[in-house]
Amino acid sequence: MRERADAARNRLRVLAAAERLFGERGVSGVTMDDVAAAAGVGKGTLYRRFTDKGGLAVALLDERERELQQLMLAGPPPLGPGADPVPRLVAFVQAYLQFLERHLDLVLLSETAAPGARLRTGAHAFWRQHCRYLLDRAGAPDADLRADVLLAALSAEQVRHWREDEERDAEGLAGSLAAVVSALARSRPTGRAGA
Amino acid sequence: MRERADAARNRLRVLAAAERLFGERGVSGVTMDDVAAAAGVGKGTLYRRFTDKGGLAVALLDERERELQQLMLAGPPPLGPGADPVPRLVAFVQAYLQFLERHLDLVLLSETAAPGARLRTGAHAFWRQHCRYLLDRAGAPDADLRADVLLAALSAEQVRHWREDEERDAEGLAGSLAAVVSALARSRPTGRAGA
DNA sequence: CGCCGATGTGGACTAGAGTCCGGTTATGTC
DNA sequence: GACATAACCGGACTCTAGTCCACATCGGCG
Repeated sequence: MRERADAARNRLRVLAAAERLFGERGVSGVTMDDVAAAAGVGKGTLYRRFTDKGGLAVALLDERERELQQLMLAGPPPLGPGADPVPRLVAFVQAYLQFLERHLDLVLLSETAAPGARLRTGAHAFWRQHCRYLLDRAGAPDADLRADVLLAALSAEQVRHWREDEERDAEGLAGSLAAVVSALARSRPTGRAGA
Repeated sequence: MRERADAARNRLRVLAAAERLFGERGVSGVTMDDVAAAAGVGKGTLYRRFTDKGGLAVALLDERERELQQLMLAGPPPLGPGADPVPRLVAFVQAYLQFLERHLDLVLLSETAAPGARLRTGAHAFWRQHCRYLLDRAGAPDADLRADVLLAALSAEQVRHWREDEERDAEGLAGSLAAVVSALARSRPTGRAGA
């Protein structure tokens, strides 16, 4: 027995209530009590399933993330297999930016609810693994560290800053980050950099 | 009248108490009430001076940051003026990593207390300005965005992850990030990236 | 079909961040 | 040196995240 029938029912009710409330009032205008009340369950039930508010966000994002992950693993190039590493990375960056565009509030919540949360989600491990692999295949040194650098630039908070505080347009941002990807993927300097 | 004498006295008492308590029990083991009580002031006084817990961290960090900033502006090369842009950037990265090494808890607090806090401190604006200037002088395209990318990689949370979760040694990290700096500073690809 | 242990449930409770406001004290003026 | 006023002070208060545990419910088993 993995999950009791009533537990499954409540889990779905919580998810549905959370999605509705977040949509209605925005992520920050909803308390955990609100979610519990709207779902018709107690707070204990809520916290039993979802570690904290961030965990709720992670659960809501889960399905959407899977779609993107599936495209990365088995979809058409350049996002999916078949393309060269750098174009695939660029495609990933663009796809991930679009993903953020649609779910920024939720991702922000999932990444900032607890300190260090961003680096601990399963989804993050997936993106990192993918970037590592492609950077390595592109011949970049320190592929794993550079994957982290790339993903740090794609953190919800950073992207929110670029898009909202600095009002950069989505395409310019994607283009600039594509150039960053190319720079990070290059295997070694061809000469002296700088002046 | 800029600051009443009693207010100044209390500000110093709060700072001294906070520094002592943070040192004794660690940043997360100290509540704002603790600080207020130890300083012999009420909570209202505390919050009047320092917006929130993060603001307290910012104030404590302030003096140390100024030292580093001074070295960057007027100290000996390669950190100070005189060296070429890329070596100066590399020196900044190393110096900033050492700064984090000593004050990680406080910086972490200052960056995570409020969402978006990291990008809003005065110190951050300074680092960003410096990196922008040097990247631009190195001929990098999108110098301002790339400065943000570099600083995102140097966020307290990311560096903490590398040093503590992944147990990377400080020198290896500095070396790898120096290579990243060089890659970001390069003006343009020398050929096709990838295959 | 009724018992029993495992699992789930709800809501009172704790804790800590941040707000508010009536009272207090410093500082400039005469 | 007394007054007016603006700044400051303190601690009670609110709000929300997250914990805890006595009780209810499920579902396998005899």
